[in-house]
Amino acid sequence: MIVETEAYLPHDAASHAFRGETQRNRVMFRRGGYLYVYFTYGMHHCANVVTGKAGAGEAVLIRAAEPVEGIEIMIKNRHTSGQMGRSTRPRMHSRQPFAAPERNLTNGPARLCEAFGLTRKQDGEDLTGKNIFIGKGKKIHRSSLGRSTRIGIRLGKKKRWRFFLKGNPWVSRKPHG
DNA sequence: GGAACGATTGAT
DNA sequence: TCAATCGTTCCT
Repeated sequence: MIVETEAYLPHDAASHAFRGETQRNRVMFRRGGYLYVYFTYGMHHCANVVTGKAGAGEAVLIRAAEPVEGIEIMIKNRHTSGQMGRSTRPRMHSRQPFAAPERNLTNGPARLCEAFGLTRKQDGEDLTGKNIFIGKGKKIHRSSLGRSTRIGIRLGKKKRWRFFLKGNPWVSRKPHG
């Protein structure tokens, strides 16, 4: 269940599409309904849903999700692909209580991709098909929808285009602005 | 060809 | 707060 997203709109300086179409971001310029996955920091992937009309260059970053099914697979994916560090594993000699193991599975855009096994191989996947898709959600009350500035960007800091489910434990971090 | 950087994460 | 790590972009 998706619990946190960020919008990247046309003419948005923070967007990969801002400087026009390139080989990396070409999927962003298709019509809405495709998956855009990019590779960053030399080790992470992030997944987006393309949302605009053809040529617009618009997408929504999926920043976090609450695991509903397939948790064992997610744990396996997180442990077998590269970046999984010691800190997320239970530590024998730690006196600190550690979070439930599924808590760090999908509470961030790169962790989510690792858990779901999304890489550049899935870039351009048709989300209206049967392989990868987003199911119908449940209705939420307006009051449980949070909004803030986006995270980790240099430009476009003032745009409050991050949306999340208030109080959900898988939201990647506290709202900033 | 080469430098600079990044929609992050995990360790210190 | 800082390093990891490499594809992409942009400049020469």
